[in-house]
Amino acid sequence: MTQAPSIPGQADPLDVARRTLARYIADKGLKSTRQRDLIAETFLSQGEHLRVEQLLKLVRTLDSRVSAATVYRTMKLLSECGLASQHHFGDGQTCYEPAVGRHHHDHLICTRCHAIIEFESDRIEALQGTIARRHGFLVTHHRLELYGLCAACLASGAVAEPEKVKEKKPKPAEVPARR
Amino acid sequence: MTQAPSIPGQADPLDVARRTLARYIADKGLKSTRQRDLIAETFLSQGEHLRVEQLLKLVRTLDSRVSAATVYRTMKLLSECGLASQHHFGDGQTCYEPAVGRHHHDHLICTRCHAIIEFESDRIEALQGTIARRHGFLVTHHRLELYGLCAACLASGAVAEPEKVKEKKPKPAEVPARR
DNA sequence: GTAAGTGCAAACGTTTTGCAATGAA
DNA sequence: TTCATTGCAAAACGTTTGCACTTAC
Repeated sequence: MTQAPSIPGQADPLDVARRTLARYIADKGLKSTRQRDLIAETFLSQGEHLRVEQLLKLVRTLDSRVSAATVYRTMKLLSECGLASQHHFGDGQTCYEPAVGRHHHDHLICTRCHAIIEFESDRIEALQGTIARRHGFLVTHHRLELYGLCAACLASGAVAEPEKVKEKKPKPAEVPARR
Repeated sequence: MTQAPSIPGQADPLDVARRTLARYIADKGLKSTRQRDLIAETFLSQGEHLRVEQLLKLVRTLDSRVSAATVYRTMKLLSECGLASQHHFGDGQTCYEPAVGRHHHDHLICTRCHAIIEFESDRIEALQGTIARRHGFLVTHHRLELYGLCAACLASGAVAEPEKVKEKKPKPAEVPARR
């Protein structure tokens, strides 16, 4: 699947993340707990876009007693300390992705199989900067999402009919992108 | 507020919209009702990004018995016939904007006062096409949103602290209030 | 008269919250 | 011992739906 493009010449992102979290917890007078660690570890090592529901399922394979509330609370925490970034891809569910040791990137989202493909474009970012400047606007973050049909779905002759999103999708193999 | 950039050399967008709706209703064997007309008229003449809740409030100043369900149903209808486009700006609420006689455009969104500024960029659109092509992806629609602080909020010395979005904010310039 | 549309309330799916019990420091 | 954290269940949120009633055609 989509591999996190780690920034070269830096320490292992997972390790950086662990340390960042530990420091954040210490600084804020919070506590390190079994559930917190379990959720953070599961999320970070997954290295992918994950819906809360999926994350909860994963975590529960390791500890079936973890509650949804704790996952929500922990993901909020990870967002606050910059280890996770939150997305809403229009299916009404919150989706998180690890944010450490990663370049900023945007997304291509297949409305049929829900595949998420990442891309980066310095040129688009530059144009965004120009536009913001023109409006006297200070951009803190942005979101660029291209919706449509991925190569796999196009190949399998899919009509542009989007599915109702509920995660029972037979995901077609991802197509390697030309760069 | 943001003025709809109507396409020059065409009929009054509001009129076009009315006719489009009438035709759609006739074609589909639907019915023209008092509520439908009221909601459509209110929405279209408002000419702006409107949350369902705001729209409902507006409509209810004219007829207090209109239900939220009807507003939702009607906005779905307007979306289907291309008169409204739906947005989710990350505050968990659906927001519609009139789509007739308008160029495609993207948004700058102030995280402090929730002002929405529209912009167009052919160059960004072109780059998006290039990227999609590179991934063998067929784009049906896209979304580009730049979040941050608008000129007014910057001028009033706002810190980059985004509010919790719930709209009890003391807005510097213009204020679309909710609740 | 017949279907489509309405309002209402109840149901929905996701997320948040209050609270008593638990556990890390 | 203290106070953050947990699990649970209930609430909250925006939205959708079932249904009996109403209305446009």
